[in-house]
Amino acid sequence: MRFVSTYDAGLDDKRRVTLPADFRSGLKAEGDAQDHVRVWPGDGDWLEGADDRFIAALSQSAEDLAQDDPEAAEAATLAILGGSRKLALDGAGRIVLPETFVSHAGLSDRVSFVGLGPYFRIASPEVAARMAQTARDRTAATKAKIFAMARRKVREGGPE
Amino acid sequence: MRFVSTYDAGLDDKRRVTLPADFRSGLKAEGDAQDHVRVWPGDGDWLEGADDRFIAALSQSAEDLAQDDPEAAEAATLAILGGSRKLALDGAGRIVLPETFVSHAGLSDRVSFVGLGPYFRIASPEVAARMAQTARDRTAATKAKIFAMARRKVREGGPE
DNA sequence: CTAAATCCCATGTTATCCCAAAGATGGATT
DNA sequence: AATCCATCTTTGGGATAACATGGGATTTAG
Repeated sequence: MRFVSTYDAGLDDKRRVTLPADFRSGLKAEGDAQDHVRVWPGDGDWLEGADDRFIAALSQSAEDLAQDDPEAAEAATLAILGGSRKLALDGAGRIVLPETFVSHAGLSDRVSFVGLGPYFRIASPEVAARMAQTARDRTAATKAKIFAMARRKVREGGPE
Repeated sequence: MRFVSTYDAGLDDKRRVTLPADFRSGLKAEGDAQDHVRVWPGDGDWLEGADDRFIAALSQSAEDLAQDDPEAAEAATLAILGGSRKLALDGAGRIVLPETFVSHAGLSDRVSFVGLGPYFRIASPEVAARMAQTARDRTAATKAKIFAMARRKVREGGPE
């Protein structure tokens, strides 16, 4: 699992942010190019990011979907691939966020990185906290069920 | 079963706690990576922890449950992965708790590990005692039933 | 020529690793 | 049954490395 947990980092007046070390080693772990990440604007006031591999998987999934719904697939492809940018990591593991991204996500001097497995989100700490709360609320009802299922899975010799 | 019973341990000013030896061998027993654990904040003033396998089972269960609802699946992933952290064990079997975790659980110089089978809880001794009491109160009736079932299972040659 | 982006190095802080000693545990011996 | 011994566990501290962050210097584009 590549990107896990939430980390905070500073955003300086050059719009530089350090990618959490844990995320950087997540890139390296896949044998992929580790000198850059792909970042694109999310559906709300946040950004999303991933490595090349996930982008490739995304565009492939879009093609799969295109057989059923060509127009929607094209729009999605445009939004993801067209809107994404390749951001290089400097020697200290930082990326520079384009100004349009900063304003899209409403970022100021601090940002949160939220790991979601194969990709991650970048948001202001406030938005990140709000997302986490919303997610918790939404999952609360099914949480006991999820735990019960996981127990069973593990007992039966689950994943891996 | 991996994590059973309750253990106390000290939390030093570097925020290090020794994982109970019993829990460590629980990790090892599953052939899983035993050099780290996953820890996340609980719904109350405690933390929860498990190995990679259980986390994977959790996020997989969440996705299974929300197959027809991608947004719910994403929310569940965020709730599970977004808050959890991979904590490495040092040579002496200790982990370092992030400051946010310590304050979430209201920990000071001593903590209790409470085994719950495939995962466990970390809380202050006071909170742990309170949890135990609450659990006893709530399950007094159910407990007798569980004991009866367990007696039957053992008689018929149950687990181990 | 100006402004912005990129690269490079310096620093304080934090985390990680390593070693050593104190304590607990279980078994064997007397 | 009591004592001793060996081993494992926990705890503490210090050295080392890694990380996040800031500020300049150089290059590139408009």
